Amino acid sequence: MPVTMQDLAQWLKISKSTVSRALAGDPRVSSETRARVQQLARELNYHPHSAASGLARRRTNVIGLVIPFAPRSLSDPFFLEFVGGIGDYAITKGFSILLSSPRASQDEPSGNTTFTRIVSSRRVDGLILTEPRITDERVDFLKERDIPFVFLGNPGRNSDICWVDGDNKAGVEMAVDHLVSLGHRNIACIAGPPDQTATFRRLEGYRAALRRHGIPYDESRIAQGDFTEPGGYRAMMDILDRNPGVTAVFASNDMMAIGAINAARQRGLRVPHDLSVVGFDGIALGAYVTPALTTVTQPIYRLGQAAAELLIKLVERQAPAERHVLFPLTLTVRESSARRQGTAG
Amino acid sequence: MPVTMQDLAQWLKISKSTVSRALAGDPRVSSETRARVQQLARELNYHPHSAASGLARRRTNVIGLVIPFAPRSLSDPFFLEFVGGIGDYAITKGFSILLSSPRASQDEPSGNTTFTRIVSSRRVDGLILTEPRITDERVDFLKERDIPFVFLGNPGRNSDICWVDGDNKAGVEMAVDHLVSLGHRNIACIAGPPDQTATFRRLEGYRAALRRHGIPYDESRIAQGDFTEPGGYRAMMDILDRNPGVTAVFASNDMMAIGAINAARQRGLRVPHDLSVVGFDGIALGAYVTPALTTVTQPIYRLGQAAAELLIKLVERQAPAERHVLFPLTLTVRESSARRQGTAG
DNA sequence: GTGCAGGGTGCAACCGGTTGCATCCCAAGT
DNA sequence: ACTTGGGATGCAACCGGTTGCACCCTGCAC
Repeated sequence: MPVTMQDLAQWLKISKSTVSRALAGDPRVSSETRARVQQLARELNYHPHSAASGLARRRTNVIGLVIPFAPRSLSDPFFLEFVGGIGDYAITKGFSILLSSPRASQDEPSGNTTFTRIVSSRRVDGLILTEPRITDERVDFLKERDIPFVFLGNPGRNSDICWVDGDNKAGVEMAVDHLVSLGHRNIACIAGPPDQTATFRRLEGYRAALRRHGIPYDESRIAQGDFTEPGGYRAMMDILDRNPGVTAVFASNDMMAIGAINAARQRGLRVPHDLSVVGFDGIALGAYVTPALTTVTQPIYRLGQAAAELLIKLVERQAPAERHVLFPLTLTVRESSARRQGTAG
Repeated sequence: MPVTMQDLAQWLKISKSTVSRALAGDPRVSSETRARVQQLARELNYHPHSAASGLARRRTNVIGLVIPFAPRSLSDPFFLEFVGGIGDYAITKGFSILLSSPRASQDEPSGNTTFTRIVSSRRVDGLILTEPRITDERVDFLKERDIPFVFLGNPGRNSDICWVDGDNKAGVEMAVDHLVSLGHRNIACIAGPPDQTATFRRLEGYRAALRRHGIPYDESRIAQGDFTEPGGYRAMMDILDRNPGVTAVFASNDMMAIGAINAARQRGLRVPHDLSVVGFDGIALGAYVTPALTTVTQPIYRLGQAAAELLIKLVERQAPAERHVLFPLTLTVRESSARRQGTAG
C-alpha cells in the first residue's frame, strides 16, 4: 500500500490538514513543521493520489489532446512534432496529456467517442483541438460545459475562442510569389478538405497572390485533397488530366506535396525540371525525401508549446496576454522547385 | 454544475447506493428500478465523475504510454501508427491513453519525469513501454509498485515480463537473404543504439544470415545509428569512409534507411544502382520516398492493438492467453534494392 | 402463529485528499 | 491581571462515487 497523508500525519502526530498545508507550502504552518513534513514525505516516498486531490480540488492537471487518428495523423509526422511541443511545455507545468480522437461529429453528441467521454467524465481540465471545421459542434459542446479549450488553427467564428496558428494566408502568398519569381504562371493548387477552416485561408492566400501578379484564377487548376499522401497523389493526377499545362503546384500540406511528386513522376514528369512543387508545414521529413521539398515552414513544435501555454493559462484562470497567437511563417527553398523551363534566368 | 448520483437519488427518492448499483447493472436491484434509474440518467445527461469513481474503485481506466519525445519520435511516424493501434483498441474497452516520455533514466529515480510522476500519483492502471533497454530500471520501478506493464519489444531478462514484438531476427534474415539473392556480398549494417535490446536481435539476424551464406562478418561494415534520419546519414557516411566497397546496406529502421540513402546520394552514389538499401519497420512513408524503400514490414498498428489488449487483460486481472506475442514479419520489396552491378541476372 | 429464506433497499463507512472555521497558545499592550 | 491579536494547528465537512452489512418486507413451510 502506498503511503498516504494520513500515514504522514500519524507518524508526526499532527493532523492531516497540517500535512496537507505543509506540503502545499502554506505559510500558515510553521517553517519548522513544514520542513519536518516535507522531509518525511521524501523519506517515505510519499506521492499524492491524483484521483483524491482531483476530486477535492476539482482539477485533474491533465489536458486533453484531440487529434485525428485516421485517416490523417497515422502517417503525418506533423502531429507528432506538435505533440512534442505540447508535451514538453506541459511537463514543466505539471500537466499530463490525454489523447483522444475527434469522432464526435458523425455520431450523436452523446456518442461513445473518446472526445465526449473524457470531457463528460471530467477527466481533463481543458482541451487542445486540431483541425477546426467551419461549423464545429465541439465548440458548443465545450462552452456548455465551461471547459477551456484552444484550437490549433483559427476556427473563424467568434473572436473569443482561443487559438494558435501560423499565418496561412501570408505563408501561401510567399509560396506562390516564389513560384512566380521562378517564371511560373500556370500554378495549380491542391486544397485541403472543404470543411476545414485552414483550407480557406490557404486558398485565399493562393488567390490573393495570383491577383497581385495579374494571373487569372482558374478552377481547372484547383483540386481537393485530404491532407494525406494518397489524397495528394489523386489530386495531382486530377489536375494533370484537366490542365496538362501546369508547370508548378502548391500543395496545402507536405504529405500531399509528396503525393503530388509521386503522381508527377508516375506521369513521366521530372520534379522540379518539368513541375515545381511547393508544400506547406515544414515537417522534418520534407528535407529527406527526393527531391527535398520546398515548403512553407511552420514552427510546429512552437505551435504546440504556445497552445499548451495558452490552455494552461486558461485552466488556471489567469488572463492570457493574447487569446490568439499567430506565428509568421517562412519559406524553405529546397530542391522541388526550380525555374520554369524555357524561361530566361 | 454537472448532475451527480446524489441528484438522481433525490429525484427518484431512493438512495445513492441503489443508484450506483442500478447503473452498474447489479442484479440485486429490481429490473424496474434499474430501468427507471438508467432512463433518468440518460435524460439528465448524467456521467460519472472519473476522479470519484477512480478513488473508490482504485481504477482509473487510463493506460500510460511511454514513448520517446526526443530525439526519435518527433520525426518517426512509427510511433504515431503504433499509438493509433493502441488507441483504437483501448477505446473499445473504455480506456484512455495518457502520454509520457521515458526520461526516468538519466535523472534520479525520484526525478520529476512524466513517467515516474504518472505512476507515483496513480494516474494510470498500467503502462505500455517502448524501446526496452538491456538493463531497464523501469522494470523494477514498476514491479515494486505492482503496476502492470507491457513492452513493445522483447526486453530479454525474465520471461514473466509481457511484451509484443515483431520477429526481429527472422525479419533481418529475410532482408539479408534478399540482398544476397541480388548478388550482394559486401553488405553493411546500420545498427541501433547500443543500449536497446532490439539492436541486438537485429544484429543477430544479420550475423546469422551472413553465416548461412558463408560471408565473413566484418566490423568495418557495421556502424551505429540512433534510429533517426541524421543518425542514419552519419552512420552511412562512416561506413562509406571505412569500407568504400559496400554495395548494399541494411538499416535497422526506416528513418535511418532514408538517412543512408541521402548520405549515399551525397557521395555521388545512385540508389539502388550503386548501393542497395533495405530498411526495417515498414512505415507508410517508406512507400513515398524516392526511391521507394525496400523494407522489412512490421504490423505496427497491430502491434499497438496487441499491446493494448495484453495490458488491459493484465489490468483486469484476467490471465492473458500468452505473455508474449511475436508477429511474423514480411519483406516488402520496392525500389531501393537492386541486383548488384556486374552480376549476371 | 412462528421461523426462515431471499429479494430489494438503505445506512454509513470509506477511498485520500482539501479547506472553512474554530480553537489553542503565548507574547504584547494597557 | 485581563484583554487583544496573531501565529500554529485541529476538527469536521466535503468532493462523488463504491460497497459491506443491516434491515425490511413478502411469501412460504412448518
